[in-house]
Amino acid sequence: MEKRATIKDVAEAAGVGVATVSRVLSGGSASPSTRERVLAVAAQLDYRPSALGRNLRQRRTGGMGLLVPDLTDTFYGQLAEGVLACARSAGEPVVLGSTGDDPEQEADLIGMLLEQSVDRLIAVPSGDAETWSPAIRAGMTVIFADRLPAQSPADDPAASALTDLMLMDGLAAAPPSRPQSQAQPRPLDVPSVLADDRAGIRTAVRYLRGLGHRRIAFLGGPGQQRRVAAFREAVGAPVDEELVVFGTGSRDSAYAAASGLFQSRPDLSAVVAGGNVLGEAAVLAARELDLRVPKDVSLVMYDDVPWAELCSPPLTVIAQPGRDMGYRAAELVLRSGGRRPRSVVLPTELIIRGSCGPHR
Amino acid sequence: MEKRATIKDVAEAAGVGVATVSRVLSGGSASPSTRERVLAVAAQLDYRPSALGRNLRQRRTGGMGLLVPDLTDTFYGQLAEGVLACARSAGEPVVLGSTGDDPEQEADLIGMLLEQSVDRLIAVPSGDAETWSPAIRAGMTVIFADRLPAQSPADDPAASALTDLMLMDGLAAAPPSRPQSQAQPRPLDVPSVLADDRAGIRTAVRYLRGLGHRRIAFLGGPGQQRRVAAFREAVGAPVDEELVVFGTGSRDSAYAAASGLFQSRPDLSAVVAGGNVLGEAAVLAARELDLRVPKDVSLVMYDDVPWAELCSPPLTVIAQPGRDMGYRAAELVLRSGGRRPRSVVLPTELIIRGSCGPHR
DNA sequence: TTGAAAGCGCTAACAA
DNA sequence: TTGTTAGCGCTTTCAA
Repeated sequence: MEKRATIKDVAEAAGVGVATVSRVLSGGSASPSTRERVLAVAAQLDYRPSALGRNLRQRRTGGMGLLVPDLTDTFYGQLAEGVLACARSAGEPVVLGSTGDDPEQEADLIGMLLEQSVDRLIAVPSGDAETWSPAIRAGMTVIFADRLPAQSPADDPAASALTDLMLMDGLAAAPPSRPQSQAQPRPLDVPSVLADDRAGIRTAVRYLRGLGHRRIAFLGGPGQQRRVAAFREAVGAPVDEELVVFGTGSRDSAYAAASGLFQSRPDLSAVVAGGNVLGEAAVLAARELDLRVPKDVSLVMYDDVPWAELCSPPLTVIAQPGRDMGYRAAELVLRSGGRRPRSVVLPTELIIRGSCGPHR
Repeated sequence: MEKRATIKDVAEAAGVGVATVSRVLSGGSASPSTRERVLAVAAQLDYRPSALGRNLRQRRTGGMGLLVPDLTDTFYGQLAEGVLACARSAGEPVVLGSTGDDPEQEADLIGMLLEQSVDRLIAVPSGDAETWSPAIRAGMTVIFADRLPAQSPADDPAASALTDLMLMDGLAAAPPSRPQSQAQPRPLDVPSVLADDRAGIRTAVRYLRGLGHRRIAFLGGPGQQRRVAAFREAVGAPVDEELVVFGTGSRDSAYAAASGLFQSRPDLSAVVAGGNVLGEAAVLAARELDLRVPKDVSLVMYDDVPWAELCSPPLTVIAQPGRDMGYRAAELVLRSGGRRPRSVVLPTELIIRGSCGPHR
């Protein structure tokens, strides 16, 4: 274990001042001869600038934070791969945290990132505006991916419907022109990279409708307000509320929700699962109850994951570009020179395989 | 965006020196009254010590690095979740990198971690001893998870067989008592957290044997030397080398390998896939070639992933505790106060579902 | 038990 | 174009 060379060592060996070394290495101005000499000495000493000194001086850690709910969910794995790919090509470190869809853990992780002075963050948020305000107030550049923080539940239903629609389009919901109540925090003004959930869900519902399905259920998970809203919109009023159920994010709870749904409403003929973990649960629950797919029940799942093709029948899915999402988010957060990046909405695609059939 | 309080602010407000604040906050000695006052002021100012200052002073970044081949591989997702869970409970940051099973990218990421002065690292290695020597020389505490670096290919076959067996048991291969050649780097002396591949593979092969299978193939991926060696050992000499094939880690190459295997050797009756991506490929390739599982071909897959149950038939698997592996590795690397942690081998379990049948 | 002071390695302001 | 210098926020001697 040898000691690493410091900028001072290089400066001495090259017979220049430390500032010159710093300049040369960060592309500042220097005479060609000096530059060459410094570079040679640096290579010779195998000098690598320490991020520690730079970080302290600049009062910020380079790179970015990444917060996802669960890495065993393949979609978040894809998203993370996208972020990492972009960060790697920029040579930037990524500090990762997994929130388990728990706002408290999320808050803890945000605190940890603040302590590290990580000032750029990509997050699939679990908490609400209150959870996120410390990060915002500290001046972090935050980008939400895949979803937006839950609105305050105190929101009145009418306004909430409106907000949901705005959220569906990925517009960072600047408050609609109605009197602001003091009590509830205003929606966060944070850019995001989202899939076009509205179109994705609409396409799926129309497809099922076209197959003759009328009782279509939605199996949702945490943070899927936008997808549910899109679902409600797509099926149109009146919505059969019993057909809209939620799990909490764990596989067990997803299974329980799916199973409960099938048992309480044997008359449903199709279900849209809001994510791959939910789709997994739906397949399992259907099998357990001897419901055949697609004969007894048709299934469309959000997320195209490799195993969707392995199921029999292979699953019809709403594909969203998880990897691209991550990559784009990382690009935005890296290129943002303090300026607020703009939001991005990426397209979804209905991939028809074998899990949907005509209504019997 | 408000400015954060520094230790100096706290010291002034409490009417003490900065050293005292530092001591109190890191549990050093101080009179009860002083301690109380400092704590109160710190809370009052919402003071959070900056990791930046501490890191520079201590010439090391806290937390740990984590290098995995691919986060869309569910097993590595599980492993990462384990690491993150442990790190979170310790309040430590995790810097993540994905290597794509490419030694060059791995080397770049190691360089990045060195630059960040991250001195603790958990890695699923892709490169060999040469790739890893910079990290070791820099004094990083490294722990390998899931597998060990490839031995130098120059290793002579006999010695290599011996080494493989030692590796199989997770013994950090201290060089056997034979003359060291100067040319090849000696095996790394790095602790590891591994699954008991030898037992896992042996159990699977015996199970298949018991079902009457004689032509059993192994479908491997990068870094699976230990599993192949275990396979060779389990089937016993002479090994039909055509039945041992490899993909490079990408899904495409895994599929190509599986498909090639089935086509070139239609006489095989069972295959052991060395990982879930390979198992996925085997299922796909079998289906494409109209081979029915388990009627035409029996399949055992390494890794128990949620979708293994969704396949039809559900896949018989060799389960290894991915999450535990990550957790244990993180514990080891965190508790290692500079001392070299010892290695750990975790048990595997053959979970019999429906993808294996009697030899026709 | 406490405080003063010396840096950790780097960048940026300022002078030359 | 260059070098000198002053910190960034913290921990850790060393004295008091």
